[in-house]
Amino acid sequence: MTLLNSPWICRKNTMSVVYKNILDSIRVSCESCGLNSLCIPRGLNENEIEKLDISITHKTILRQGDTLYKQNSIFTGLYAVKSGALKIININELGEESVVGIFLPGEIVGFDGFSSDKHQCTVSALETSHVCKIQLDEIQEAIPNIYKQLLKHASNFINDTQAKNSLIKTSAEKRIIAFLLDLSKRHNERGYSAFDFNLYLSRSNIANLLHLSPETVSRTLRNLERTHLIKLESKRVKILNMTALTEKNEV
Amino acid sequence: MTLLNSPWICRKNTMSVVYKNILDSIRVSCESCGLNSLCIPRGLNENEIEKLDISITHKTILRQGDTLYKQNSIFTGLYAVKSGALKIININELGEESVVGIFLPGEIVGFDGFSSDKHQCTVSALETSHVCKIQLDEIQEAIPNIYKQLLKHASNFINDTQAKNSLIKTSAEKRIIAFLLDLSKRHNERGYSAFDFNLYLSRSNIANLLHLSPETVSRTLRNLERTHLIKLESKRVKILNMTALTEKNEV
DNA sequence: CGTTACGTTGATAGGAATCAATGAGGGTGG
DNA sequence: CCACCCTCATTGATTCCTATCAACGTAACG
Repeated sequence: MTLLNSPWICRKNTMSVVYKNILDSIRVSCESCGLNSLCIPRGLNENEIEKLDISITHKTILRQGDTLYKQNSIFTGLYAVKSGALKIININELGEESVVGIFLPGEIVGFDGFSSDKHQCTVSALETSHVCKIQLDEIQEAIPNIYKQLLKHASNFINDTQAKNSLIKTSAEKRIIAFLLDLSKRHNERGYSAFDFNLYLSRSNIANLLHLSPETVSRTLRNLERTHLIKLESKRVKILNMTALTEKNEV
Repeated sequence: MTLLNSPWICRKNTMSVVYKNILDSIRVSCESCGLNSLCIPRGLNENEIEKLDISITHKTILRQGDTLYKQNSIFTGLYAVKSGALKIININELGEESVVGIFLPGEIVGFDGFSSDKHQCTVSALETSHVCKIQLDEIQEAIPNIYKQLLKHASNFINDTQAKNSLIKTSAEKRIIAFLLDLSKRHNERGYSAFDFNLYLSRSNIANLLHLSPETVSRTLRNLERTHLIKLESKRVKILNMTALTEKNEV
């Protein structure tokens, strides 16, 4: 309730700049990486982590709008997101764009190209992002365990996708609340605020992701703001009443 | 694949010893398995396949309604479907059942338990089904490559799921046509007829899977029958005009 | 032969898409 | 620095599709 009256100073677009500076200043080995528990190394021993470090190409920086890989391009390896945010889209035969999801730090990008050696989706940066390329060929020799780790990530991804799937049958409001809570949770897991974060996507993109119209997304977000559950300022959202939001999501 | 249409009499509940004996007589090694190209061995060499064979527990028969594993049960390994059909469902906090999908021969079941060591879904047989259990602990030593293979399966599964996801935004008719064409394609890939197959699921289950109401499913299927695109006979469907069906799906 | 679960069909209501118009923000060039 | 354009967001009015409600038919089964 105190949140309601607290002054909300919005510093736009500062996040990515901060990241960039931080990233430049610290050496980003896997061993010292802050995302250690979320990224691949989870489950590997010290020796393996050291080997992994060698097989990863660091310092790949993407600016907003930059493409990590394009649909139908040849699969060359997976990527671990170190900072920023990326979106994954799929373009069908009719040229229609479909937003599949968002990737945040600690998540693995590229599974869409693994089975057929050709990427099924396009991934691009929603803000300045830092990704680590995983050279699978090199790693496989050094760490046989790596595929088990990756399979865990894939498995986890499958579970998440299916959980989100079952949300689609609910109302527009529930889908939007679920989207907000999902972002909130994922931010929180990565050490950022669960109550104040970036939506990254435009209203149209959110609509696309949730299978709604942009107008409905706009109206629903506004309604949530009117009932003091959230506060909006462009793409930035502040959660004012997490309890009520969670309840609405569950009932 | 006679197993699919075998006239075995179904007796509910537990697996009978009789069936185990029958299976002993038709013991199928991975090497000689007709699903060879669809199942795990794809990409493994002869020596590896032999080793794989040892690490797989055969003889698991499920009859209609039997459960392969339950939600929240401990993950013990993956399963490869040898014959039959299974459905995977998820039950949420409110006890609502959500149909996640269908598994057909050659597909791998169990990824939902891999990341957290606890199954996130319940899998049960839609008809008499034969599954091979994959003992991961044993295999890992013999075949380091196995996780790469499994990751390919998982990756493939992710692609399929996302493709299906993007269908959800379309009309009821398109969703149902997509469902029919998906089953048709998968049947065809497994050597069965692309034009005459079993829906396996009840109208309610189809509705649930496609996020529709049972009434809408019924009506839409009837409309497709009225326009002579398909022919229905209980759960069995015949595709009369594949071209028109495919066109309707694409436009 | 009744019971039960499932499937079909019709009537109605409601929620989201669509259509339409305006408003806000961001970049560009004069 | 401001006018202009362009994209995105918002808001309202209307339409349309699907869910829901309701009733009846049908098949399986004890």
